[in-house]
Amino acid sequence: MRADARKNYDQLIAVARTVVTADGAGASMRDIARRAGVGLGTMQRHFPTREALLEALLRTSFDGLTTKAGELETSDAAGDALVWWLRDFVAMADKYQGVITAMVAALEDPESALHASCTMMKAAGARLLARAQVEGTVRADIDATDLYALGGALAWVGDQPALAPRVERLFTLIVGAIMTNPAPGR
Amino acid sequence: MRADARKNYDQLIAVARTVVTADGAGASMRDIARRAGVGLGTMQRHFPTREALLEALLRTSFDGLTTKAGELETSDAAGDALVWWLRDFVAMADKYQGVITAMVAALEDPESALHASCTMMKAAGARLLARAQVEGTVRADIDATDLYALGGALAWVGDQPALAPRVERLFTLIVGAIMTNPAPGR
DNA sequence: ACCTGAACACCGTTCAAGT
DNA sequence: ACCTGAACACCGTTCAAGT
Repeated sequence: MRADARKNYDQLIAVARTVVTADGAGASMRDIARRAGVGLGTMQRHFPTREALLEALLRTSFDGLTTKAGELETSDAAGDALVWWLRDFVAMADKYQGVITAMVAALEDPESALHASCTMMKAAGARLLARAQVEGTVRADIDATDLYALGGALAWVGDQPALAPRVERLFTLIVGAIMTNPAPGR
Repeated sequence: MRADARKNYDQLIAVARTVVTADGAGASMRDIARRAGVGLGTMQRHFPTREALLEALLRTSFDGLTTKAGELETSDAAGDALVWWLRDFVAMADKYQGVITAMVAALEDPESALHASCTMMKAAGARLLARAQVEGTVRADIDATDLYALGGALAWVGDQPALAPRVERLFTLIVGAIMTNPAPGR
């Protein structure tokens, strides 16, 4: 990438992080370009779709969660590993309001810039889930899609200002529902 | 209301029901006016906000749920009553994609045209919840906001095409988590 | 190679003009 | 009373013109 292109890219990401934090995943692309002091076409070329921008904003988090899943897979307590990872997943999705809905839609759309990352997240969750089910700490009648749906539902709760304070409580409640032998007060 | 105004109103509602069913709560107001063969100003006066239109579309369902809550309050099995009502609440919110998010936001915004209905829904849920807790079939450490959040989370799942088939399963799972003595296979 | 910004087809809201 | 539609300030996308 040419030096000026690199500068524009970095500036767009920095501004987008601020604007998307404030306005959510539906933030105005035009506004981001304007605030970044960049032409509309430049924005469009660096990030052809809204999903491409969100992917860039979340890439570090995606990579972190993938790495973490790999580490947790070698840990002993499979049930705890799943719970820890799921909590991080929800926290990641709650970084930007409305991003969880885009992530779920991307699962079904191979053309989406978020598709690869979201499929990886689902696969990582599936591996941790399977291990916990073999261990016997998590119910056998749950699959990776159910897990994604539950994580997504909790992230949605976190997106609503009126409900966000309840996320941690409801996380505990729902985790308790998928464990066969929930530790009291987990 | 004058006869021509009434005709326009009814036509707008009929068209809106079709368009919002297809496009969700974010459907184009302009498009609805156009398809209804009505001027933009007419649309605006009958439904000054998007919430006003959604409220009109859902009024029958709101009234039905309020009535149902009243009836269920006099039934014997308080736990079952709560579960049945919550299932209907989720089904209602899933009639139009995205409406649950508008409903939750309206709880916090007294100016919203949805505020009164949503507050009534919450109050109805709160009464059924309290009865079930007195009966002892539902955990005591849950309040009406938690119930609304759980119902909303399930409605959000129902809004996502990729996850909608799981709503019934996850409803059962989550209901199990709030019951102190869940009947097997409820 | 990369950038800019005008042009286009949308959107919701407001309001002057009509019947 | 009620309706219409032009005007306005937005939006995302496309693309011709510049450096």
